[in-house]
Amino acid sequence: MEAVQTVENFAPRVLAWFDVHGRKDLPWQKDKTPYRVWISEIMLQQTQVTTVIPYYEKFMSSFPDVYALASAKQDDVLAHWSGLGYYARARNMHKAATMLVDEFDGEFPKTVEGVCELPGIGRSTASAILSISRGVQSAILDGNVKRVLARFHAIPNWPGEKKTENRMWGVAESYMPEIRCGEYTQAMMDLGATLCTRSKPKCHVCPLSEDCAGLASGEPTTFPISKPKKAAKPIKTAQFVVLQSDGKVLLEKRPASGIWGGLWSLPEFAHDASIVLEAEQRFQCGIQSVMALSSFRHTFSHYHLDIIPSLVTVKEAVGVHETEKYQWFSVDDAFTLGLPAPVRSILESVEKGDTLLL
DNA sequence: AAAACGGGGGA
DNA sequence: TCCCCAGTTTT
Repeated sequence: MEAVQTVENFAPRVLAWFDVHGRKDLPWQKDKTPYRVWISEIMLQQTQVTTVIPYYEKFMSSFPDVYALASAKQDDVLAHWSGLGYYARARNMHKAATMLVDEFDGEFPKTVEGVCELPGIGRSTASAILSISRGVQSAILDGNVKRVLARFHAIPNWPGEKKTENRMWGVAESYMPEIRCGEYTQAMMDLGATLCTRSKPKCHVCPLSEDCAGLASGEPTTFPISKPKKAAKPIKTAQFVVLQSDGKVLLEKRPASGIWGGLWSLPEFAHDASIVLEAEQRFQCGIQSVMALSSFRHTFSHYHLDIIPSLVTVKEAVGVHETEKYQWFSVDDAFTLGLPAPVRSILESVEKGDTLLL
C-alpha cells in the first residue's frame, strides 16, 4: 500500500472540515474587501477573535474605507486602538492608509510583493489579505499554521530558526490549493485556533489525524518544539580586593589555563568572607581601612559573576612578599598589563576615587 | 517566570 | 542576515 498522497489530499480535507466546522459569520467575513480584511488581520495578529469583534465594529463604523482612515487624525486612530496593545501597528496602519491613497490611488496592490510594501504588513499578512479578499493563491504562515504544519510533519526544529521557517514556507505553499484559496486560508487559521491548539489539541476530530506524524509520535504537543532555552546561566559571587599600600596595588597572576588564564587579576575572596579577617590571614598585614566599591555583574558565556569589589589599605607591605604569583604595581603600570575587563574597570574606578563608603 | 505572537529596525 | 523589541495573553 502506498502512503497517502498528502499534497493531494491535504487541502481537500481541510476544506471539507471547514465547510462543516469553520466560522463564516464573523464581521470581517461579510464584505470581504481588501480594506476590511486588512484591518481584521492586523487586529487579529495580537488579540483573540472575541476581543477583536467590538473593536472591529467600532473601527469600521468610524473609518469605513481607506479614505476615511487616511484622513483621520492619528490620535483618533489610536483612540480606537486603545486597549489592543502594540500601538505601533495602529500607527503603521494609519501610515499605510495614507500611502494607499497618495501612491496607490486608493487601490490595494494585487501582488504579495506589492502589499508587503505597506508598513505593518509582511509576507503572511499580505497573503492572508490577498487570498481572502481576492482569491490569490498565496499561503500564510502565522502562528496557527506553523503549529499545524510542525505537528503534521513532526518537525524537529524550532520554527524561530530561519532555516526551519523557510522550509515551512515551502510546505505551506505546497499545500495551498488552486481553488477556494480564501476559504483555505481561513480554514487553516480556524484549524489552528480551535482544533490544533497549543495544549489539548482535539486530534480525535481533526481531519488530518490519520497521517499526522505528530499524533503518531504519541506527543503531538511537543510540536512545534519550543525555543531552545539557553540553560539559565548560574550566578556566582566573589569579592575582589584592591589591596593598596604606598600607592601600589597587589595583583595576582592567574593560572595559565581556565578563566582569564595568565592574566593579572585581583585577589578573590569568597562572597561571604570577612575582608578584614581574610586579608590579614592571607597576607599577614595590618588593615588600615576598608572601603566598598560599586558592585556589578560580569557575564561570561556560561555564567554570571557578581563582583563585590573593595579597596583595602594596609599600613605597610610587610608580610606580603612578592612571588611569581603576587606582585605590587602602581596603578599606571597595572594598566599596561593583561587585565581582565572587570579588573581594569575596578582599577579605573579606584583611580578616579569612586569609593562608596568607609 | 517565560514563551508566544508578526513585523520593524538596528547591528 | 540575525537579533531584539513592543505589549499582552497563555502556559
